[in-house]
Amino acid sequence: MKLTTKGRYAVMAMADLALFKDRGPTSLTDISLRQNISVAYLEQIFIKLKNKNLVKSIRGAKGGYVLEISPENIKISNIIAAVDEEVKMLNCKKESKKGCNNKSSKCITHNLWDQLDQHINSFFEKVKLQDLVKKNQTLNK
Amino acid sequence: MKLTTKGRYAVMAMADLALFKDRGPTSLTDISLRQNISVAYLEQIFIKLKNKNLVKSIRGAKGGYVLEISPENIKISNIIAAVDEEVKMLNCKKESKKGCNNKSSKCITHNLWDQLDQHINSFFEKVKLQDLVKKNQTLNK
DNA sequence: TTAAATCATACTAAAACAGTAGGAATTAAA
DNA sequence: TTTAATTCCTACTGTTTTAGTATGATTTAA
Repeated sequence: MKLTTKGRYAVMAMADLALFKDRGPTSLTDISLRQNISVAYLEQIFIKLKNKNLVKSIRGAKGGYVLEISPENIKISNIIAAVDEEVKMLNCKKESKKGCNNKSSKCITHNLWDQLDQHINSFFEKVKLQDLVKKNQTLNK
Repeated sequence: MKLTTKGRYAVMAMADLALFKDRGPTSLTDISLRQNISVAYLEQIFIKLKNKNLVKSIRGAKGGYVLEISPENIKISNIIAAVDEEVKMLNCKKESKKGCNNKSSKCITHNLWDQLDQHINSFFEKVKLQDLVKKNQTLNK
């Protein structure tokens, strides 16, 4: 599976954006200070988030980023997918003719990894950005 | 999360062992041929499986490995845990005083990763080695 | 005695990870 | 109009992890 700091930071940053969305555009500097992530690294992440239309950028001084979609409509899976390639355990080649391991049939554990993929993905599908923000309302205000 | 070829191969190898358990000790050479994994790599994996008492070794010619526990009592989580360190998404430091990110409180996404950990682990807890073998009874016999 | 097996440890090429670095373009405010 | 704050863009890089190999020793059935 692919779930690295980039995915984690992306979710943190999006949550930060959601928390402070009423104050206008949030700069990466602000997020950097609050979430302890370097601005340069955040830049990389936000380019991807922007490409997937999760955020909108406002350039120049007093600029920053704002959410394109409201927090209750952003799934965590959307965020992860935007920065990491995919959430996928299965390694078996998807060749049309041959099965896993260059054998004729699926490998013994093929279904297992397949189900795990679904299991993890369904978790990320269910949780919305809004869910993270609600839980932290008492903090960070 | 940590789930690499070692974890996957370990599950495959254990499933192989379960499938052929009635034929006496299974050598790594046999597993290697059937599952397409090098013997040298399997050796590394089986040392760990043995240390966790999931398998028992029989040395010398006609030797090999046998399951220490019956397949219906071996959880996939046991196998993964034996070869990979842990199934864990959370990166936040477990320091007693400070929270995540050297901030005073838990990071916004702390609970999310915590829940994901539980979600994945519970999946691996529920599936037994026997479940994999049953599904493949018609193949590989 | 030999061949088949596990046991043990060290080594390594390649890829992924987690960022840095440097500069260009844009824009609000002084 | 200048400056500072910001996004945008692309290349680079040290470190760690991954996914094994390599080598040799030990054990044991035939």
